Amino acid sequence: MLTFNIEHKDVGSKARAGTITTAHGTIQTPIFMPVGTLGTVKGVQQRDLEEVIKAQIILGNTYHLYLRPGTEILEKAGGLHRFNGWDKPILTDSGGYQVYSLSHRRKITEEGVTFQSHIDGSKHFFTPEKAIDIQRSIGGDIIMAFDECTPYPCEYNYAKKSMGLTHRWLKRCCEHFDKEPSLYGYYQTLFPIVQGSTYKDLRIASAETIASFEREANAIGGLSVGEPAEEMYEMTDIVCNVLPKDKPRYLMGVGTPANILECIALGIDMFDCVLPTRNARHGLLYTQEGIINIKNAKWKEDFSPIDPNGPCETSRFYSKAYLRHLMHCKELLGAQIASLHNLSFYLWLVGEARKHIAAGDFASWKDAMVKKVQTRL
RNA sequence: GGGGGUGCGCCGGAGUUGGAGAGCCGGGCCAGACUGUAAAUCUGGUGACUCUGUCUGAAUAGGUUCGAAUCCUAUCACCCCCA
Repeated sequence: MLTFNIEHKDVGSKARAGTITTAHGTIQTPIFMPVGTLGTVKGVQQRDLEEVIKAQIILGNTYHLYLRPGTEILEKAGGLHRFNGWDKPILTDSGGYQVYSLSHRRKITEEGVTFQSHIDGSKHFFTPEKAIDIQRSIGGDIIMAFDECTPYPCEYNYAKKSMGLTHRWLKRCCEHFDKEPSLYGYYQTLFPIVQGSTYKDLRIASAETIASFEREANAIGGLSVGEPAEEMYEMTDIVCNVLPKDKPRYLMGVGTPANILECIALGIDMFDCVLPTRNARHGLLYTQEGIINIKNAKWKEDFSPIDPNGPCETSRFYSKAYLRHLMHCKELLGAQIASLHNLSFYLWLVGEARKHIAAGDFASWKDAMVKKVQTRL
């Protein structure tokens, strides 16, 4: 089983710090989980994830891993942990996000979703049951229910209808999951997902329904899809007030450093986002001093370290001018250094948040930090 | 030394066979975007100015013409061939 142990509660906010124990080890919360869609956190090898970035859990994606390498290879390998050499916890998304991001090449029915592959155009039918089967094959410690992540903006009637579908799919996911055993002899757990777009009544109704399934943790989806940050915080707050306090809460796809800090204050324990890695590849770096676009001309002759006081040895070693040069030449090492840097920053940030929750001064630290991480250098 | 050819914007290419060019495609450069990854991607800008517009502009200087990037002359630069 999954255990969640809350060790500290903040004084001035709803933040909490604790541990989640899975089949592949214990995670300290609040935590940021690097995204590794295809079984790789882009540009970072597993050893660096562990030793430099100090990641505790990474993501994989059902849709992408099903298309390539496919479940047959994954099962022959003995699951994703064995396949990619990451022996710590893994969480897999169900393909629900692709219902949103690939909306122009999929068709939704009550039974499931037909995707037209972005690779070769072939058609693939995903049902809640199939999403569970694939995630059994991948073997993530935490697997997600198959849902529809709605777009923003989203009409009320569509949001309500979609939420109902996500709830019915959740029932099917749970029934199938509880019936079908793990393939590799270790425990997996299924997280349900709250939907309801940006409508308060729908979010409350969805959170109540999701909580009634009494799974070991709960996730919040359908946010950070283009809505204003204030709206995201409002929905997160409303949902956190309904979801049980003694179970982990996972806010899917969030977010910027500021988003993460604000949502920790609302009671979120787990986050994932592609921003630190994607932005790294595109030259946007999060540092102790603020945000920098390393490709900008102003860093051309700046030979000071990327992040002189940062947590990452690599970003203290290489200079801004050198990284800028690498990015301009599209050298692979540039993307690697930048990814290592941004992920180190994210993991450092949630680590600091944990410390300040334990110290009871999270709220005031958070307010100062939010200003800092939004500064543009 | 003789003959032939080619010259435009940061670079390369296309194109202009006397009739509307601050104009096309790449690249570079300068910015911006990116939130459960169709993303080492995408978008915009890249002569000047007093900037909803105006001016200058086809190697340089002249000339012919109603009109010249296009034709003529000279000069300069580069390329090719002959000696």
